[in-house]
Amino acid sequence: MQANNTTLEAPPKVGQEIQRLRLQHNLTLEQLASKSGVSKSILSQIERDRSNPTLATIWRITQALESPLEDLLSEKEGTKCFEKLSQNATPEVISEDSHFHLRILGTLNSVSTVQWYEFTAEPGAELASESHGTGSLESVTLCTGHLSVIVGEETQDVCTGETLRFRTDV
Amino acid sequence: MQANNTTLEAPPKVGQEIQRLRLQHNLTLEQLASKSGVSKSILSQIERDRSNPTLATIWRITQALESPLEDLLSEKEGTKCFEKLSQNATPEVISEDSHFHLRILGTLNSVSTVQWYEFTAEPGAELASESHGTGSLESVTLCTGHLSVIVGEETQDVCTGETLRFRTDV
DNA sequence: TGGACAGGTTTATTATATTAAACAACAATC
DNA sequence: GATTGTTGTTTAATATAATAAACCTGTCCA
Repeated sequence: MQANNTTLEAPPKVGQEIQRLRLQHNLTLEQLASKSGVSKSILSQIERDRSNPTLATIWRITQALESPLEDLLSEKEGTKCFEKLSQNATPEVISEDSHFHLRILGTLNSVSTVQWYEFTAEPGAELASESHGTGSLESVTLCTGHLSVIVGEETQDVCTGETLRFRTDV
Repeated sequence: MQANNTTLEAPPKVGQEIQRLRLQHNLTLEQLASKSGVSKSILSQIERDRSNPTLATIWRITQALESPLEDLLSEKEGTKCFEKLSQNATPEVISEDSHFHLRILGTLNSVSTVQWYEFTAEPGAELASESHGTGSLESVTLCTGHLSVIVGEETQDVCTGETLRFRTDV
């Protein structure tokens, strides 16, 4: 029997994406197999879309690749080829006590819900910020130094090179 | 064989969520079956976690329920407040000539489709990369130095502090 | 040359996801 | 109370996803 719904379904092709992620992690098929618990033969077939992976299989793969499953099914859009922002065009925000510098590096036009910044702070300084908006998520990658983030009641410490994500709607 | 990785995997249990969505739409198993093209028998088993759906099956179900697949998996990551990646957990990719270091800093779970990296290169080095995937967009923010990016036929120079975006599907 | 190895593919087998049809539970109507 | 219709479950058959092992490449090195 065939589906009678209106939308002609396009089965998702995740093979290329999985292979891309695996190569980015510098993993061989065997390594990913042993790390994820999925046999390398089926990994090979999935990467070339010759197999229709099970949810559990996809789950184990994405777990091993530390990649959220949603990435595999996202549609993407883009038009322009280049878009450059010069340095003096990037606005710089400085707190009144000049303990913090925040350079707005840019926003993604196509994925308008993403922004990123370069943030520098003097040692020992503190910054309090209220909620950004419902459902927003903040992600901090620390290049050097040490940082403490307090969200609601919880506290997290971040060291050099670590990445912390937290919700900012609380 | 069993996975030897650190994270003890928790297979996703989407059955209850699917049933909730189906009832929310006032659909019977047969109706959802004909709308999604998935047999009602397997729907029944999936809803009670007696079967391990295939990616194509999950896809058709979510399409019929007009629910993005992310919603099915949102409960596991969406409720957490913090999520930290330690430095040694961030994979580092080094080119064979060791002129380039690429640290995968992370991907955004809820927003997805976004990844960011720390990238360092030796002076004068060259790197050729093929297309990442259709419609993908790359954005480079240069901290120090000078960089030339060649996409297809076009070339762009970037200086310290500038940000360049370009499509990588060409 | 010739292995010996690493990384990926293919093959034979087993496990299981999927299907259609039969079944059970339960209502409503006569 | 039997009858029909509706809804969810189960069963038998089939398709296919997953596994382990064999099979191809190449590359490296003695």
